[in-house]
Amino acid sequence: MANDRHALNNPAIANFQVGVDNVIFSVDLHSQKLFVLLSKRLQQPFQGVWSLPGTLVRKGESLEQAADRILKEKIKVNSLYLEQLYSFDEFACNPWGSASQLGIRYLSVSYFALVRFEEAELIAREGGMTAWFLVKEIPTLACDRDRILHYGYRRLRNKLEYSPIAFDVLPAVFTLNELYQFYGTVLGENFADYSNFRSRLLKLGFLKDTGLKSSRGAGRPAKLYRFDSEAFAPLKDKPMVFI
Amino acid sequence: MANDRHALNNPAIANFQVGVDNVIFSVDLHSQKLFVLLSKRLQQPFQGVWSLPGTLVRKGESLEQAADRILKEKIKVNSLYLEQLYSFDEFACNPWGSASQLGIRYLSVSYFALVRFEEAELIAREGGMTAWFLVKEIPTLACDRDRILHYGYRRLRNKLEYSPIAFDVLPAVFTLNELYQFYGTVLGENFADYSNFRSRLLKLGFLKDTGLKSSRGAGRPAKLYRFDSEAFAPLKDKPMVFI
DNA sequence: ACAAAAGTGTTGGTGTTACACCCATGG
DNA sequence: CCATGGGTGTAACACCAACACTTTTGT
Repeated sequence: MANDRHALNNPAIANFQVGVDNVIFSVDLHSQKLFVLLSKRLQQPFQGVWSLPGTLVRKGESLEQAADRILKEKIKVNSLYLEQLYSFDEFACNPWGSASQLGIRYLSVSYFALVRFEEAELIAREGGMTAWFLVKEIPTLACDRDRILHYGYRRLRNKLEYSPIAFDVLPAVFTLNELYQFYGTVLGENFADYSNFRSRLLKLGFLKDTGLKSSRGAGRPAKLYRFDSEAFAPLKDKPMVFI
Repeated sequence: MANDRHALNNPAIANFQVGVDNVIFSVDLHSQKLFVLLSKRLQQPFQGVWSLPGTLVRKGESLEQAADRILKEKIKVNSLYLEQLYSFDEFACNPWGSASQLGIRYLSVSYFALVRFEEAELIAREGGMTAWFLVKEIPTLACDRDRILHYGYRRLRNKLEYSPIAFDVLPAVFTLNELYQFYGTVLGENFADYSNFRSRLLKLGFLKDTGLKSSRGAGRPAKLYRFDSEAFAPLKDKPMVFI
């Protein structure tokens, strides 16, 4: 084999196992809290320590498939947004066993997800060792995963400001107040005036009045809107701010 | 070994070689052209076809170190900006020999670089098979690398609009016209009026007049400015537009 | 003096902010 | 009829695009 120098037995070229780590966010509109999904490690190293849901990539499986698999192992959810975050080479810390003792390095490709909270059902398997944590109250994570989490949090806030990922996890119809709550929960309470938020969003033209109303006790019932992806399409890639 | 199931001989876990591919941009202020660095492949597959400068990651070497190594193999440059772009899992195409025949997958982590054109000196090694190409006139690249290049080009334009990477590759002192040319070359000629560009940049307050002047033949000599990173620091992370 | 290049000013329009106000409903 | 939440309007201000204009140099 002419190219053996590039193959496994070449001492110069590193061999890797590639892991996927998910930073999964969710917004609870009811309590107006932002959560991130953590799971407790079942094996050494860092057994019993909270960490990001992750896995090693299997044969025949793409990175995104691996991210999706680990997500579906932890929660049952249909509405979600998923994108790649960053790749970290982890010299110090391979969370998946003894491979490093065999000279195999570990690379963590992180993914960022946003899921619908009301619909997300935690899967109880593995002794319920998966739970939502308030983003403001994260414990110290195994294997320096805090760094990845913060990177994901920053991405979430940025994404929210210039792309329509909120509509991937909001219900099909929603009130402008719910949308406002959503943004406020992620970006902080004083990110914008409600009235200005309304006019800006409506002027963009991709929120359609469904004619339906939603009443919650006293007060004037709110119009229900839906996200019109066709009306949004031409705005794609355009710089746009929802702030 | 208790964790053998996670080790190399586990049939379920994929083994990878990780490659780094660089999208290296440079702006020639003189000709007002945007270039990208390509190198001709010296080995099979795709021998003789233009591609992005890349390498396999070696043992003991971080991803960024690998990106930096391959960059320094091709050009000699001091002033540059480098950041990770994206990770692509390449099922179909491993450009580094026969590893895939051994069941080893290939993952490409791409990096994005911007270098100072005037200073960048192509290294003639390997029969001069490295050259600057006009971004507008890219040949078809080996192994679907065009996708990576376009992704990098998009990133370049975005970065330029909201972060000060231009100052990493401009000379220490420069005229506002040179800065304007730089932006115009990357973003397209009609990205903004010169006069408005001036006032916006100067109002931001991180360009300091050095008191020096630069004259190029006829015409009023231009003030030379420098980028004041201390004055910029408080603006970091703040949304900011240079457009 | 004139052309060339740098730098300044003006003006109309648009977007943003911080409010005050009006509308629809339940109790 | 009033408390509650939804929805609209507006005055002050900041910002921006487009363009005309002035200043400083070389020849």
